[in-house]
Amino acid sequence: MSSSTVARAMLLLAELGRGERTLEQLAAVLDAHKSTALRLLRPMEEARVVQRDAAHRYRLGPQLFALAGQALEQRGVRAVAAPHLRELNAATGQTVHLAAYEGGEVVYIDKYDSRHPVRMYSRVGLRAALHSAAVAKVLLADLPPAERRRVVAQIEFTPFTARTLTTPAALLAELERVAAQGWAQDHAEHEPFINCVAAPVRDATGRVVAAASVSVPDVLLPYEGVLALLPQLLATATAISADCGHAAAG
Amino acid sequence: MSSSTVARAMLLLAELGRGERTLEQLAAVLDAHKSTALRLLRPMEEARVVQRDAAHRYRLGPQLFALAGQALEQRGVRAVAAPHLRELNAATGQTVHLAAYEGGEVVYIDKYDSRHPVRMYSRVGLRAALHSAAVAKVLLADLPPAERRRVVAQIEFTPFTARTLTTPAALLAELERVAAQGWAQDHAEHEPFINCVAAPVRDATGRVVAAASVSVPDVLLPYEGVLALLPQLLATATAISADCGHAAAG
DNA sequence: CCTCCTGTTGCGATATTCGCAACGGTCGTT
DNA sequence: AACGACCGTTGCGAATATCGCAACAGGAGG
Repeated sequence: MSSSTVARAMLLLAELGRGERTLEQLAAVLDAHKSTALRLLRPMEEARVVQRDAAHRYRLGPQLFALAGQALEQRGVRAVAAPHLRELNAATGQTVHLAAYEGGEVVYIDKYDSRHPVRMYSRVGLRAALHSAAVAKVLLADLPPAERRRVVAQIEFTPFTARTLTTPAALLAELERVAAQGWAQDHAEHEPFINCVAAPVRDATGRVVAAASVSVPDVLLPYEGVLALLPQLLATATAISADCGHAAAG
Repeated sequence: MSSSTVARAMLLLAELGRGERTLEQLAAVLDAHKSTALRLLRPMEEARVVQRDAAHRYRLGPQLFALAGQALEQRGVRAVAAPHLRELNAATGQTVHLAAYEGGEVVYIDKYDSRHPVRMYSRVGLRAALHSAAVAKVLLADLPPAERRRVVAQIEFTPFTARTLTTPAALLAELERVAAQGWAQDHAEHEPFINCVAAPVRDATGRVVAAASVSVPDVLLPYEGVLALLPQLLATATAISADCGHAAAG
């Protein structure tokens, strides 16, 4: 019993995320008449969530920037972490991510690109793979056991590479290890030639509220070199935690 | 004859932009029953455009990050300009903006914050004031005369400061000046103690596709000092234009 | 243990939406 | 310059999804 009209509108937004579209193309996506698509788009255009150029082609509008900005500001950790992550990015020159666990998924909420011209397929707002991403391991490792098992049970263990963990048991064991050692790695488990390390950010209650990570392609720095970045990463995560009110471990 | 359902959904998004809300609060915004708000929110939650925490409080969701990211990528200029703006930001240490004219309004499509801890009220996705922002002057100055007059005629000349231009005639004269000299300034016309300079970015056809600006609070650097940044700004804008395929002026 | 509060569901009345078909504007072609 | 094709836009009944209501469920707090 939910509004199918709004659902269709969301479909249109997703489609426009793939590029500019004409009214007819959008109508085709809905499998509906052009006039239907037009009537759905009009309020979104008025809200500046979508926009149309002179040639009547639709695209995503500037209100999305504003909403996304507000959404990010509502994620308190992000603002606190920003200067530290920027510094880590500057010091290592590598790609730095910040991710959070929200409603059963792990979402990237900030990203600082590598200085080197390497493409990494990640984007703020995308979900991380729960069984391979280092940030996901860090965040899952802190969940209460019951929820952890529940989440792990629902994962599809897509084998991205030869090293990807492919069973719930293997992942649960890995999470134990991560919880014990206080950091996680992704040793070419998601993409063949990319290694990551991640560390937890804790708030005043001690709960892990986010995970920071460094991701490095093999060609830039081999696996052992990435592990050598751990001290810097842990220092960064500790500093962020401190700014979040987390008392240093005692 | 447009969908009022979608319009209501947009209202909810705007409200959530102001902070987390409970279902009842959102229903109050619509002046509708709780169940109505619930049915509107459900598809948006499924699309991850909104999200709810354990306490059933709604907030903006991560899909907005993804959509905004895609929307920005669709703005070609932004990617091209990014490295140059980053460099200008590093060189001057001041706040750098990139704005574009889209459908009758001037929208910030990128921002690089000042190194100094000064708050500037601007955000990617927000509209610039057409009669005071330096970027707006640059962009309006390049419009065909007819559209320029039409847009100027619709401006509400809110007098933000004592120096704000308050008549269409004054703005049109200013735009002539801007077009002639190839750059624009905002000499405390929007906020009392902030000065800006802006320069046009042109594509291969010579049209102005964006405007880059530097904004500086008086306490950091007085007016004359901001004007002294002009050569760097113009060089940056020229470099971006070149990357956009604009042949250097001959 | 009970109560209160917030969110959730089922169900008719009704207002909104949908598809259709005709209109109008723009662009490219002959 | 006139024509034709194409795309977006509008008005109108039929149909359908939406709305408000009221009762239910499930925690949180006393």
